[in-house]
Formats: sequence, C-alpha cells, structure tokens
Amino acid sequence: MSSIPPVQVYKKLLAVYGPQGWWPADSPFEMMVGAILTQNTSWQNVETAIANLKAHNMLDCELIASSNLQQLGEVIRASGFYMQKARYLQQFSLFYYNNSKRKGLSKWPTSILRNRLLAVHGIGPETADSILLYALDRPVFVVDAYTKRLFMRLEHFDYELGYDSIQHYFKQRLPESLPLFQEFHALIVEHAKRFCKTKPLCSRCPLASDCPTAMGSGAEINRPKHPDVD
DNA sequence: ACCCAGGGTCATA
DNA sequence: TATGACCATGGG
Repeated sequence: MSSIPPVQVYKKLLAVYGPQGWWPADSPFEMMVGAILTQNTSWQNVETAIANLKAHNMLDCELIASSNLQQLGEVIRASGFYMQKARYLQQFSLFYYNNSKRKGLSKWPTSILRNRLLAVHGIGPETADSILLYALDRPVFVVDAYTKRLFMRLEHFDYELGYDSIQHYFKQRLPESLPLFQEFHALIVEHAKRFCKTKPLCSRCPLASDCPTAMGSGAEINRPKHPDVD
C-alpha cells in the first residue's frame, strides 16, 4: 500500500487549485514580517496587523528596529501574542538591517543563512525556511502543521516526526526547484485549510481517492513510522 | 462556551 | 531530550 509520491500530490493539487503565487506581500521585508506574525495565528489576523503597520508607515526595517516596544505591540495587536511578536520583529529587523546592507546576505550559502536566521530570537525552523523560500529565493522545503497533517493522512509518515526528519523526507523525493517548493507549500496550505481540518472527514476532497482516511471511514490504518529508507 | 489558527521559547525532570 | 506552560487575538 505504497503512498502516492509527493510529486504526484503536487501535480494533482496544482491541477485542482492552479498556481497560488505565494507569498502574498508587496516586498521581501513585508513577507518576512508576515512570516513572524503568522506564527500559530490565522492569516486574516496577520493581514489586519500588516495593514495597520502600513497605515502607520511602520513597515520598514529601520523604523521597526528603533520603534517603541509598547507602541509596536499596539500596532500589531490583532496578530496575537503581540508583545512577544513585537520583540521578535525588533530582533529580526535589527538583524536584517545589519546584514542586508551590502554585507552580502544574499551571497551567503543557504545553510549558513539558515543558521543565521535560526540564531535570531523568535525565528524557528519553519519561519526561517519560509523566509528563505519566499523572501530570499532559496529552494527549501517548508514544513508546517498543514504539511504534517496532510501527509500523515496520506500515510507518508507518522505525525510524531520532527521538523528535520519530515523536511529530509521531501528533500530526498523532490527535485531541488525554487518554483516547485514555492508552489507546493502554498498548495498544501490552501488545500489543507479546506479539507484537512482536525476532523477525519474529507468529503469531496480532491485527494479523496488517494487519502485512506477520506470519507470518514474512521478506520485506523497502520502507518509507517520512519520515512527514511535509504 | 468552546475550538482553532501558516510556531517559538523557556522551565522543568 | 522530551514534555508542558506560556504567549493572545479574532473567527467559526
């Protein structure tokens, strides 16, 4: 009962939903801000916060880095965890200011760049990879809660697997292509939002024929524990 | 009145 | 290293 290969899932999702054109942002910096603000938060709330930043003319690296913490928090309040995220935004903005100005941030190897991003307080694996993929054009596969949920449903792996294991799973099964990774992650999110909520019922899901848990059969099926083969 | 959302950090054992 | 608490708003 081998699972349908990731690239097939991609083709199917692309056929159903079409190109998503992610990430929705007017600039790389806006994209990065969005990546931080959307941590465990609905995108709708993030849109409100970003619109508010724009309304206050604060969607700027230097301005955020030097802004008053409380005031910044108020502006992004709608995104939730707003004081924590205000700190994260300042830390990141300082990092970006120090490194984007002809320091050659765009010339660093992806792995080095990733480590630098991870060293910023408030930036974990998913946020770092999102920034790499959508703001810095690095071919990196982003793993998020939707990715886990969808491919767990499709029986590719167990939900318990950590970030790096899951990323490696896709890395060894997909060609290293920037547009592929950009579209795939976007498609996974758009699809999972609609059809892979917490309930195990996927009526009318376009992937239903490939999804063992579709149509609410409720049947628990034995899943592979480790994706690593080679 | 719940449940959840495009995570990450920190304290504890 | 592995689990749990915490952060907090807005929509369903």
